[in-house]
Amino acid sequence: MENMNIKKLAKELNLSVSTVSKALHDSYEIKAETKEKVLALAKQLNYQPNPFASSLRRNSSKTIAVVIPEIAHNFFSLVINGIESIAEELKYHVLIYITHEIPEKEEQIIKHLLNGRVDGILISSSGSSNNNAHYHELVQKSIPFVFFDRANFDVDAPRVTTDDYQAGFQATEHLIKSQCKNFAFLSLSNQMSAINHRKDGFLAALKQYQIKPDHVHIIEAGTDETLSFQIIRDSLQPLPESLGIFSSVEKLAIQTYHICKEINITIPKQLKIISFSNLPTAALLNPALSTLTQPAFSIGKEAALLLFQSIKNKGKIQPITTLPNVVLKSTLFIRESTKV
Amino acid sequence: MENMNIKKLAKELNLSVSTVSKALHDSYEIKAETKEKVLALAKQLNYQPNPFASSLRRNSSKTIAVVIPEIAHNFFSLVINGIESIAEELKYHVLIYITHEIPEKEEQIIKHLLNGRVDGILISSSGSSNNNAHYHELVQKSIPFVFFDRANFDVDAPRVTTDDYQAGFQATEHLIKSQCKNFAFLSLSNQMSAINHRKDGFLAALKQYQIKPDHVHIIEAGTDETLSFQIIRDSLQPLPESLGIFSSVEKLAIQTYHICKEINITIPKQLKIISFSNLPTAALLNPALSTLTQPAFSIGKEAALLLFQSIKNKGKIQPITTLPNVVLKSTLFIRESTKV
DNA sequence: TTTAATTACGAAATCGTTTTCGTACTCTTC
DNA sequence: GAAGAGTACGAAAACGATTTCGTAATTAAA
Repeated sequence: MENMNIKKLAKELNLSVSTVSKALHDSYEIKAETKEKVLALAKQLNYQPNPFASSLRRNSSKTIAVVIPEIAHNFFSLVINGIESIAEELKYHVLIYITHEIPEKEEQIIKHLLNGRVDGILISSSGSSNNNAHYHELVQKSIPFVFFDRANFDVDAPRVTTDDYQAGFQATEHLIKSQCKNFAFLSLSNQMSAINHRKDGFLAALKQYQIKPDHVHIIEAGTDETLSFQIIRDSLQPLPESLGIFSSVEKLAIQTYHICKEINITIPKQLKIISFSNLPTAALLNPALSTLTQPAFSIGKEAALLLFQSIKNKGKIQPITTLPNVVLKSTLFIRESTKV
Repeated sequence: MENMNIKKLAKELNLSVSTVSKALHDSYEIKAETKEKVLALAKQLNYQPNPFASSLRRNSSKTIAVVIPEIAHNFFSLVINGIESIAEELKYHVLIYITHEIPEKEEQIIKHLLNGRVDGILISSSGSSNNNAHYHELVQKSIPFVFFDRANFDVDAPRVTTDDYQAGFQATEHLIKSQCKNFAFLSLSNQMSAINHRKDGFLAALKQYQIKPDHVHIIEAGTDETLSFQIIRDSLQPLPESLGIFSSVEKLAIQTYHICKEINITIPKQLKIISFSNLPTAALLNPALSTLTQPAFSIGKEAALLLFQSIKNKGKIQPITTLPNVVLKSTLFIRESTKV
C-alpha cells in the first residue's frame, strides 16, 4: 500500500491498466460512467501519476530551465518572478541554474541539459561571444531555448531584450545636459550583448554632442566584487572634472556609492551618476539614484511565453525569417544623483 | 541516430545492455579494459543517460524543491544562492516554487510534490499555523524536508532558523537606549514563526525596561503591498512622540521610508527605525538604515546540508530525540536611522 | 583431478506510464 | 440478415535505464 499506482488502481476497479489510463486522460474511447468511477477512486486513493514514467513515455518533462549569471540580483529575481507566473499557469516546473558569470559553468550546464531533462531553456548568457558551440548543440537536438537580456546574436534563437542602445543614448544625453564634462561608462565586460548595446548608445550620444574622446572613459570593472571595487576607486582618483558616470549595471553603481562615501566625493556635486537598475530603494538612497529601469517582470513573462510557443511548435517547420525578437522599453527615472 | 541511448551504445560495442550499464557505473563485475572501452565510446558518441528512465528505475530524482513565499527579496535570493552552492556540488537539481504568501498555494505545491518528483524539499512556510496536514503527508510518504527561517513548530522536521528572539530583544533594547518613548513592531502576520519570535523578543525587552503597555504598538501590516502601505501610513498619523519602529522585515521598513518621505517625517529625529534586512544598500539609504542582518547564504547552505543528510539517511531509523535544529546568529548594524 | 570459488558477462524482469492495435459487441443500413 | 460503422474495452509493446539472477570460463583449493 506504500505508493498508489495505476496498476493497483486498475485492479481495484476491475479494469485494465490501459482503460484506467485513458479514463484519466479523458479519452473518447471510454464511456462517461467508467470515467467517473475511475476519477472518483483515483481521488479517493490519492493517486498521482509517477512523473518519471510519464516523462519517459511521452518524452516531455513539463519542466523548463532558467540559466542565469546570478540570482541575488533584483533584475534576475524579478525576471524569475515573471517566468514563474507563466510556468505556474501552464503547470510547468522551473529548474534554476546559476553560472556565477563563469562561461565554462554555463557551457557545462547547457551540455548537461542536452539529456532531455527539460523541455526548454531560458538563458541570460554568461558566455563570451566566441563560444557558441553549446547553443548550437541545443539547436541540433532541437531543444527550444530563448535568450533574455543578455543574448548571443550569433545564434538563431528567440530573444527578449530591452532597448539598450536607446536607453544608453538617453541616459548619456541626460548626463550631457546635466553639464557633465567628463564621461565614464561602467561595464562588467565587453562580451555581453546588453552591456555593449548600452555602451554603443553611450558613445553615440557623446559623438552626436561632439564630446572629445579624451573626455570619454570606458571602465571595465569585471565581475569580481573586490577587484571591481578597486578598479572603480582607482579610476576616481584623481577625480576628473564634472564627471558623469553611466553604470551599465546596478551593482557597479552601488559600489560607486560606497566608494564615494569612503573617499568623500559628494554626489551629485562632484560626480553625477545614472545606472541601469531595478533597486526598490533607488529613490531612498543618499542621494536618490537616477535610473534606467528595465521591465524585468515583463521580460520574464515574454521570454517564457516565447519559449512555450517554441515548445508547442516543436517539430513543426519554423519560418526562419520570423525569428521572434521582442524589445521592451526601459524607463528613465531622473533623481538627485544627476541633479545640476 | 537522433538520440544516443544505452542500447545503441551496447550494439556498437558488441556488448549487452547490462554490461554497458554496469561499466558506466564502475561496477566491480566488469573488467577494467571493458570499462575503458565503454567509457571511451560513451564520451565519443556523447552519450548521456536518460534522466527519467534512471529516476523511474532508481526511484530517486537527484532533484530538490525550494518552496518560498517570494523570490524578489534579498533574503530569499541569498538563501537560494546558498542552497544552490551545495546542490551544485552534489550534482542535484533545484526546482523553485513560489507561494506568493498564499497558504493554499503552498499546500497545493506540497501536495503535488508528494508524487515523488523530488527527493527532498526546503520550505520557508507561508502557511498559517492551523494547517499542517500537508506537512504530515510528507512525513507519511517519508519525503525529507527541512524548514528554514519560517518554520512550523508543530511539525517534526529539521529547522534552520536565526536567533530571532534574541535579535528582537537586542534591536528593541537598542531603540530603548536610543531614547525612544513609543515603540512599534511592524509585522507581516501573526502566523509566521520567525516574525513571532522577533515580536516576543521585542515585547520581552520592553517589559524588562518597564515600558508601559500604552506605549507599545503592534502593527500588522499584512502581505499586500498597497494595503500595508496604507496601514503603516495611518499608524504614523498622528505621529507618536519619540517613536521607535522595529520592522520585522525589510519590505515594511522600505515602505516606512517612502511614507516618511511623503509626509515629511524626518528619520531619525522624529522617528527611529531598525529592521531585519539583507539590503545591500542599507548603508547608503537616506538615512542609513540600522539593521539586523541574517546570514542568509549560510541559512541556505545549512538547510541544504541538513536536507541532503536527511535524504541520505532515508529509510534508516532516525533517533527522533535529535531533531536537527540549527540556529544561526543575526548581526546588528547600528546606523543613522536610530541615531540619538 | 575434482570441487569450489571467482571473474566477466548476458537475459530478462522491472520501474509506471502511454499508446497502438486488436476484438468483442451493439447498432445501422440496404 | 450481411456488411459496415461505431463503442468500449484489454493485451502487450513501448520508453531507457537498473538490477537480479544465471552461467560459461577461468582460477584456486583440496
